[in-house]
Amino acid sequence: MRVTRGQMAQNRIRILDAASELFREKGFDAITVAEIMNAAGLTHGGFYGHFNSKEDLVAKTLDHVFKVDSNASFNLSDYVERYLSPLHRDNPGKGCPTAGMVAETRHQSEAARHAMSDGTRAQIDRIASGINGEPAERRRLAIVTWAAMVGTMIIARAIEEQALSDELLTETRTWIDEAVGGGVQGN
Amino acid sequence: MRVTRGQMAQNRIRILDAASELFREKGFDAITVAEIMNAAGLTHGGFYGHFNSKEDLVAKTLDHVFKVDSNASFNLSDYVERYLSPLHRDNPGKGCPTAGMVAETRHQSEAARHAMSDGTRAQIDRIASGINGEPAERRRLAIVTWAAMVGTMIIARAIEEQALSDELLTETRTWIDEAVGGGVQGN
DNA sequence: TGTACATCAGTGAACGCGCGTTCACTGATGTAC
DNA sequence: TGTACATCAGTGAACGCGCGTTCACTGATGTAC
Repeated sequence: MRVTRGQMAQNRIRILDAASELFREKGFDAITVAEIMNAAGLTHGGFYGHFNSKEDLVAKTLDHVFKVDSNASFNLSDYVERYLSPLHRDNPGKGCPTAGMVAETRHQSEAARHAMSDGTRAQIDRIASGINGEPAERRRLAIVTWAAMVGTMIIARAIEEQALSDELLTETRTWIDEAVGGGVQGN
Repeated sequence: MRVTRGQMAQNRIRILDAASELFREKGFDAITVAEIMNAAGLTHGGFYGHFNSKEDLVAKTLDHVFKVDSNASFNLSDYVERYLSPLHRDNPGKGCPTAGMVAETRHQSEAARHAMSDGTRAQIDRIASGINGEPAERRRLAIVTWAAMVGTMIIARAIEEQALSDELLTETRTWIDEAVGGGVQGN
């Protein structure tokens, strides 16, 4: 059942997309190589024609997801509003790769942690570009904003009490609006 | 080899303490029941005399660690300084249970997520108690501060590039000093 | 363009290992008298 | 207080299952002429 070169390249991307969603949703450990391959419409045996190991896939998936992510156009206010929403909290598989995978990345390979470094740096730059002021101030506020967004989302997803979870989203969003609202560019 | 009732109660606590440290350090999935029992000075077979399952242990460990945690006296500035330090970043096993375990808690039992709710609420109240101002403002600032601390620590631990990791710690700390410094009580 | 053959992407059974969990057993503790 | 027996905390071998990974095979693709 050999397949066209173009088809093979496409299959590789389908594997990465499937892995990306499943890893965000359930975590690296809970998701099986076979589950990823099935989600990509293939069988598990073919996996090792594309990747050296599951560990390798994790690193490649992080590279892939941050690459895709960096193409989107960016408006800070809109982004924060969508980010700190119950919809995003309740759909981690289609949501922010950082919120879904950072914590687990600590236990992954150097290549995976390197990809996370790149993703983090790019995201801080992107947020800083949406803020006015002195460069150092913009960068600091971007770091705190990003850390608060990610921290809020991770905590909001982990706790059982919905009222508290909702409150975290709302309060962090309100704070960012105030802290950064005056300095937002482009709208 | 039956053991004194007091000894058994003490063994249970040793299991919880060992689990608490190992889970924070390596995560729930990567740590084995046998590893926990060995760390507590016991053999794996005895585990089920203390807990119903590994899942049960996870929930009980979260209860336990937040109970222990709530006893410490509290000064916000000192706490933030210790929290956002390389020492804390590099020693998750002895560090903040939230930073070490929140993200994985999302995939755990309802009991575990309930314990995380309680820990989160207590922590927000504790931080709010260290801030001056209107109650609603204090609470909002406490939420953002806590989210930023946890988010910063989780990201700082996950990324490979040390300079960026260090920068995240420093910038978040500087920001908290400024945002909350004027409102700190008790020193 | 057509043909013959080599290549190799994908398949699915099988392997080996590690982990959570069970269970028969041991011997010290706790209790009844 | 002392004795006899029942209890049961802890031990370690064993079980069963699932997962990452391997491998012989298949049949369509790609290439050489």
